[in-house]
Amino acid sequence: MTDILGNMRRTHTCGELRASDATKEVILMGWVQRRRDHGGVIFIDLRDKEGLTQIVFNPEFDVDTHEKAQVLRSEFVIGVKGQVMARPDDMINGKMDTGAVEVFVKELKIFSHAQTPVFQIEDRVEASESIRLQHRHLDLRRPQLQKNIIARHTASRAVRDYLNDRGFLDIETPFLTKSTPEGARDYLVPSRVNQGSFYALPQSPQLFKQMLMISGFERYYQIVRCFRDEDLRADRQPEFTQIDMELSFVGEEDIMEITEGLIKAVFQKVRGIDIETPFERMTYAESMDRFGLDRPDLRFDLELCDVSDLVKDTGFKVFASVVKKGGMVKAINAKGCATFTRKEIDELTDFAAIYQAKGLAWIKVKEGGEWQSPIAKFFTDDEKAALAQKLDMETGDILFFVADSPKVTNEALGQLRNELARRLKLIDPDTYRFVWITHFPLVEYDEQEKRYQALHHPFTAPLEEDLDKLESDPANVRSRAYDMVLNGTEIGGGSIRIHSTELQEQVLKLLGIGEEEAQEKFGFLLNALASGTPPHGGLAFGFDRLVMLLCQEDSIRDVIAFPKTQKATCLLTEAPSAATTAQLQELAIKISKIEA
RNA sequence: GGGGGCGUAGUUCAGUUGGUCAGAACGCCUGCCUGUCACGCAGGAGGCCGCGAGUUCGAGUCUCGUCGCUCCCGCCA
Repeated sequence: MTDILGNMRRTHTCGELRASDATKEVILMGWVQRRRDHGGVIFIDLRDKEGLTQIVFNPEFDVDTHEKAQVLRSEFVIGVKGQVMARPDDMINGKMDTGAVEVFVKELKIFSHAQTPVFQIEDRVEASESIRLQHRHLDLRRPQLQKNIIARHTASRAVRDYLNDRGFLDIETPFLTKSTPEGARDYLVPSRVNQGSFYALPQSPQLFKQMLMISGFERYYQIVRCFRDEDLRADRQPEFTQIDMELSFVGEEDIMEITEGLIKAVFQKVRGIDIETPFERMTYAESMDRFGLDRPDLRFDLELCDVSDLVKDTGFKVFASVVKKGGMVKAINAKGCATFTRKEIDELTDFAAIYQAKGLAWIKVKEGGEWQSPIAKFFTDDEKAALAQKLDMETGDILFFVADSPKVTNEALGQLRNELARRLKLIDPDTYRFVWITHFPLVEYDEQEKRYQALHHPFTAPLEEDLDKLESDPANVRSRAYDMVLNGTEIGGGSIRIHSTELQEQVLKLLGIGEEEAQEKFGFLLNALASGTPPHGGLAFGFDRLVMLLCQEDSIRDVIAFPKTQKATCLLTEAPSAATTAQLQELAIKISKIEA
């Protein structure tokens, strides 16, 4: 049997040779990064996933090999045997890890020729997303993406090591399963042997992991693919990966402690960064009040201030009427930013409008505390003094106000807070600020459907001291749900679950899910609950998002080997694609064109 | 479902009020070159200006439609 490798086997990677390796005979294998042909001597940068090494073809060293190297071009795959040479001091390349050496080649094997790549395999070459995804195999050769995919593996391994060491069991749950109640749109899979019936791909293994607790496994985890048929974003793919966990006989603090340790281990292993634990805790109510969002970025201040009380009777009707209708007026003081131009203020107004804010009122504080503002004339001196005190208004400040429903005011001003921080460069990209957000509302009233909806999911336990409000005042029942937030991004969330059948039935009733519907959709869980259920709870991390933050990338596509486009297609495989008539017949499915 | 950005050479882009506007850089090919490392020098090839209509004497440029990539709102933990 002949074999192109022959007896050639790699002795070193392209990233590891140093001056101390000089005179060694080595065998390297990899891709031709770049060829510099000087006529007499040819330099090649050889690349593998570990790095680059300069190899030299010199006719004085080996005339036949030099001749053979003439044909080498970008992305050819070769193996070379040669001698490591220390470079003279004036030829050391300080920009390369291996820059102190080079390998003089005496034997060359060309494993593969390669077409000229459509884009160069370098981090600094920015090809369009479309080109990158069509040629993902080339894109993935770029050092940055290799680093990301390796970091993803390192993170995954750190998670498994940590959880395995703590008695967690990795248990697989079905992909072909049943539609989960509430939540996102399902991906459906038609059944051939049960024509007309469909499986749903799991949005999360929620029900199964609770079943596993009921079965007595006590500690479960899975790094598991989940599916949601919703529109995509930079941080949302239709299939994505969760670190899914569930524990029995625990409360919130136990889960927080163990997952803080998990995140600490991941940051240690992937980035060598020591994260301080325990993390800060903040209630949902406090987060909304101070930051307007349930995922506050704590790397900077710029806190929101509720001035509804001070302006409820003011002559500025926009403010007064909003407060009278149950809305709120909040403000941000951008200290020292009275230098903002009209154009900048207009841009910020447009920014707030994205989040439904109908306007963005502003006040610049001039020398002597004088207000420059389109709304200054509506306020009495007393009102001005009260606002100035409450908002700590000093010369050189600019204040931004949003007046609307609590939902819009908080969202718009909370987002504006983040935008101001970006513009003012208040964010240190190397800082990691974690916070737990706790006591989320159990339910939220859905104006469109005229009913309460679970904020987290229907199996989340209400806070014990709020149980009496379950019927009388459901909107103010707090839950035992918690989110882990990192730098303004939710990276994980979970809750203590309901483990009593009675309470579960009560909550389902509140959500308007009738007994029949409940039985049909997840009767199996309700039955199981009645069979002896331990107190339990859990949490799921968005693994892609976590790795994205670890890699300091802006899109999860850059930490997923084969991501989908915004239209949920795969440019590499051209999925999804039409099914054959025969396939459709087997499934008893007819395609009807849906009119727009 | 809605709003914004982009689409011109293999790649990234420039292209003014519609009239030398078919351009640059990198890449590629050929030749020269024994110390480069984003090598250098000389020469060369390479274009359905996403696609389709329309306006016009004339469209890369204006209008409409359509397709694709992307950011965001809605939606979605």
